[in-house]
Amino acid sequence: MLLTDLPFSSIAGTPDLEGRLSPTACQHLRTWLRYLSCGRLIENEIRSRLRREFNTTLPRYEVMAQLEQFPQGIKMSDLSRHMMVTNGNITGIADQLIKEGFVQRIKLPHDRRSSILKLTPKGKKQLQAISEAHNEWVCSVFGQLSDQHINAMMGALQELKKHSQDFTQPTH
Amino acid sequence: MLLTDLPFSSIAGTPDLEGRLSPTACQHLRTWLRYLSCGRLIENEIRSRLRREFNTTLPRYEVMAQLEQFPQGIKMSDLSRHMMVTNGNITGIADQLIKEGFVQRIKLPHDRRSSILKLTPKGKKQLQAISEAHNEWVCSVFGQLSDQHINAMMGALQELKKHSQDFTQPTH
DNA sequence: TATTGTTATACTCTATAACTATA
DNA sequence: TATAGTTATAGAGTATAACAATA
Repeated sequence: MLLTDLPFSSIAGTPDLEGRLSPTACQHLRTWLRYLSCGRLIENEIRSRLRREFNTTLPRYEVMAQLEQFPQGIKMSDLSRHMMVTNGNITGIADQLIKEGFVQRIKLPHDRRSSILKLTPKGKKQLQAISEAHNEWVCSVFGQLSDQHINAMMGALQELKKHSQDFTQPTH
Repeated sequence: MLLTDLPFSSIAGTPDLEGRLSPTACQHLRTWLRYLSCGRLIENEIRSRLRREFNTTLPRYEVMAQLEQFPQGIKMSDLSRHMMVTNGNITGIADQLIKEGFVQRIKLPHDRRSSILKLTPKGKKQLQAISEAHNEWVCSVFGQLSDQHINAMMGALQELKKHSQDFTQPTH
């Protein structure tokens, strides 16, 4: 985890940058650095609690949570597109979850290349336990923000999401 | 990268949760999921550009940016505390940066266990180039937010920072 | 005894690419 | 030819722990 104990500056050396950058640009940089810092702090704590309390990882939890949204099962390639991760990664994570008995892999009869992934009853139960804890953790942090702050953040994130998508898919 | 193409729901299966959670808790969860999603999108794009355009990584850049703030050099153990990373990691990252000629390791005469790390002139020059690009990247995203959104975000992050620190250092 | 830094080890996650079986 | 999935490989990034040198 990084950048957490510095007042404003961090990875890009804000003190120096304040001299070089326009105040507006500097403000943008500060915003990103603080964003990154808070996010890492929370995400790493969640990772560590998932490990400690449920012996699992964030990607494994994310896959299980995705599967919950497709009770009829989802094809591995669809899942990998959905989660923006390569096929091989899904295979690996699915293997672990199957070994633990949380997920089952079912061959499709009409397309013998494909298989779908599905939560097992055991997996559903486990996911429910994890989700419950996870949601409490998140609420224990975000629940301390005022409604104004939450709404402001949500609005800003909605904007940010659009622009971050442009950023990652540049038009060229 | 994950969770980016879903409207609201994502890792924790919001649609289901909306039935189970209080609207407030649900809003907190949504906020966090969107926060995570946007952050990952931007961070991964930055990582990929750092690799492509400067053949470096985010942690290596972060270490260099830290070193810029200590022109007189900083002890490795201080740096590892500062960056909240273990000693061994700093050794590894420093080794890479030294091999590339961006950083020098200087033994302290008065404490022969310790050494300090310092940017070389080549490292300073490289850091400047990277920072310049990095700042442009960040501004190209955050610069598209209105001043209101930036200010709102900054205010919310300031609050969030406090609470995320409580979250990671629970009082027990 | 405690601290500094290195080394060894292991694990998770990721991407790339070669491969197979099937379509 | 294209697609679905697996496997192999490599490389970040991280943590833990043993260790040597020094304080």
